[in-house]
Amino acid sequence: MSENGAAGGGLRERKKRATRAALAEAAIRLAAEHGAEKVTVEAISAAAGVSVRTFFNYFDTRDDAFVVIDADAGARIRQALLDAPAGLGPMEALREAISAELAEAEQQRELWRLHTDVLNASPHLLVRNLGAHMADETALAEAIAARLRPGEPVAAPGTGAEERRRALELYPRLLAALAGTAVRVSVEHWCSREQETAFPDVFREVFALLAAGLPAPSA
Amino acid sequence: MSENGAAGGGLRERKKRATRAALAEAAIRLAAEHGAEKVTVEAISAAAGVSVRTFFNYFDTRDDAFVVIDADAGARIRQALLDAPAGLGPMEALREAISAELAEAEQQRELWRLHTDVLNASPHLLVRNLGAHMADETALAEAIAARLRPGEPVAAPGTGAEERRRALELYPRLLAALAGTAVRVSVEHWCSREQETAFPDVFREVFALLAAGLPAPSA
DNA sequence: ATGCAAAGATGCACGCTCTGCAAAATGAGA
DNA sequence: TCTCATTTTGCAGAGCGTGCATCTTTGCAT
Repeated sequence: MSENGAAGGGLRERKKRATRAALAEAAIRLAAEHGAEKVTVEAISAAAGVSVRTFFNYFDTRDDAFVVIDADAGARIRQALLDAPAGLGPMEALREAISAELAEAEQQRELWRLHTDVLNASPHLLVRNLGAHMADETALAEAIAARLRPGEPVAAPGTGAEERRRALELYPRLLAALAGTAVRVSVEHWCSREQETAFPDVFREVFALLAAGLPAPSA
Repeated sequence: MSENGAAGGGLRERKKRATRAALAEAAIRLAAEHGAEKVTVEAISAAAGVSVRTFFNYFDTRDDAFVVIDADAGARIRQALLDAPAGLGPMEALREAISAELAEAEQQRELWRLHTDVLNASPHLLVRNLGAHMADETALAEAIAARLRPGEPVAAPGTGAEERRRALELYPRLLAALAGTAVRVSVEHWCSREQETAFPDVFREVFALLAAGLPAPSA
């Protein structure tokens, strides 16, 4: 399985990702134009240039195509986090990983805006989107924990063993939640205005503001 | 529309309620036996002795048949609350209204147990059930507010006008929430055990315990 | 380059959900 | 009883989702 997500890989993987992206984009554009309920699987498939049957090879449900723009983004971030230089603290590594990912999204600004419109138009889809984010957050917390485990002590030396253990359990979830919040707020802010600021920069600012309230684990 | 729910009415209304109840009961029994996902609308309709088309006259969606046993219960409680003798305080009136309703449910004990099994087996349906309860609670809060408005001051005389206004706004929601919680806890308790205690009595006890923590509005 | 094996895409058939429409059945009331 | 309104029902049809067989593409070793 190799926890896919990176840009590389064989032609096969690249084509698969392209097809998935084409389907998701077609679904969102059509939904933004006609309303999600009015968009048939046939229309989406046609717009993406594949057969209806193929659509269901990528999505279990019609609605799934509306829920997330890029289902692999979370996996890519986790991978980047694990691949980051060992010298970087978990917070910095995470910030960079997400920044890089959002830089990709930068080029699809319009699509992101349409997506939020689609979600806001149907609470039904908004709920599913929220669920997807929560799942991503959980997976991210595990990745953070994995990165943290080998070296770098989490609590300052001299702390009680019990406190230290609890911090070790809690910190990944907390950091993942912080990151999730930062992304959400950034997306909202970035989508709502007709602004020139680059997406990753918006994120870095929000992240820094949030992180200022969260003490670093080792200090 | 007349806010239906009462037992009376013409033959027509009675038949409609019977059909609806038959469909809901059939749906739940079949779901408890074979799993909700495996139960077709055709099977439910056949078990209830009506056509498939008629099923969709009563429920917008197949899943709707699994969500609540009696969709009119909330309306009946609200009606009973409004019809209660004027001397009764809102809390007593509400307790009596719900007790009476649960006495009806007493005779369907087995069905209620099956229903909780069905809901617990599919989180999907559990969520919809929760939503239905929340909607009922909101409607109930409005009924409470309506009963409260004409006479009976809510806050003790001598209280500031501002505090009084806020209490008037808050109290109905609080009481409705309390009632909802009492019902939920009672159902859980009543369903989980093989006990002899009458359902309304369980409820009255739970209600009393919860209410002990909620000061009466006028005292 | 060539051929083989794995993986993906496609077409087809099928069952199920849900809707609109028109006809038949049934309760309400004069 | 006779009429009117409501309800039930069957039918046709669009759409969703799945299983299966087939065909094409990709990856890889020779």
